[in-house]
Amino acid sequence: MTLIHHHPKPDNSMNIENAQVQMRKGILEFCILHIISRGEVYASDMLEELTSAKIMVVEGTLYPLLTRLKNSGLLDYKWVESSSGPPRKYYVITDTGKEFLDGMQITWVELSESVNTIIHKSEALKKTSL
Amino acid sequence: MTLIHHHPKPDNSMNIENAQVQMRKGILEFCILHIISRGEVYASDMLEELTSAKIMVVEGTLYPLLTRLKNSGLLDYKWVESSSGPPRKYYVITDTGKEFLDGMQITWVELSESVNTIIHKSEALKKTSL
DNA sequence: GCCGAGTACCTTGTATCACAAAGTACCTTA
DNA sequence: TAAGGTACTTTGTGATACAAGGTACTCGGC
Repeated sequence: MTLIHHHPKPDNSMNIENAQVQMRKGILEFCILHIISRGEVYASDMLEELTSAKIMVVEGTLYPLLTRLKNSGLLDYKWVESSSGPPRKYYVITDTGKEFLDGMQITWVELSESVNTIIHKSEALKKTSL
Repeated sequence: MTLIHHHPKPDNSMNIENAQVQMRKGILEFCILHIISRGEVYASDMLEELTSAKIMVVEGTLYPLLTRLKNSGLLDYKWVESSSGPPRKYYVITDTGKEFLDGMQITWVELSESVNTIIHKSEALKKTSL
């Protein structure tokens, strides 16, 4: 038998909050595109809808994401004056964005089916072992 | 009306492959814990199961992930000699790992429900506008 | 006019992570 | 002892969520 040496732990601690953050990654992009695909909205509208769907997002996440999507040609926007504050950026989805969204939708459906395959296999085994 | 200046684009291009990678993030961790929760397995077993569930993973992703989970106390492993090659690390889930997995399962279910809420609202609107 | 409160958008720095690619180590067979 | 296969590891890169702090516009009270 080979002798194996254990390294001292470099302390990469792991918590459920971080796991949640990681799970959300990439999915936010998908949700944002979906919301904008329905019609013109500005950032606060999106935050409200995401919050009501229990997907937590903060400004520091949303604004850079919108900028990335715009710079990639998936979104466009126009400035609209507001009667109660500074002007707002109203976003719309582009044709490229629609195609991209369709691709992400397929990815999402396949991914959730794959995960459910894994989960259900575990549940089947639990039942077998009873 | 305020004058707004557009910055030159810093070219953060975006493609569907990368979007898929981002969507998978964090979910891999969940799937790995699920697979290991069923009983002792080593890395190649996991790769096989993930591949058959159409979740693509490569060694460079899996091994560091296993190390993180081990260092966080969610997994443990033992070396087992193989009759056809070098010894293998067989992983098992710890009690802490089981608790963590339960939390991730809740997170997954809530997340997929949230995403489906967003998607279905879009679909409902599409029908309305017909 | 000016100031505070509210709204909206932006930026910087940090930690985390998937992946590619290259490397190390072990075992069997010939 | 050399070749080929298996298994695990490491390094470097690019992407990204988030916290925290910042800029800019509007309105109402004084």
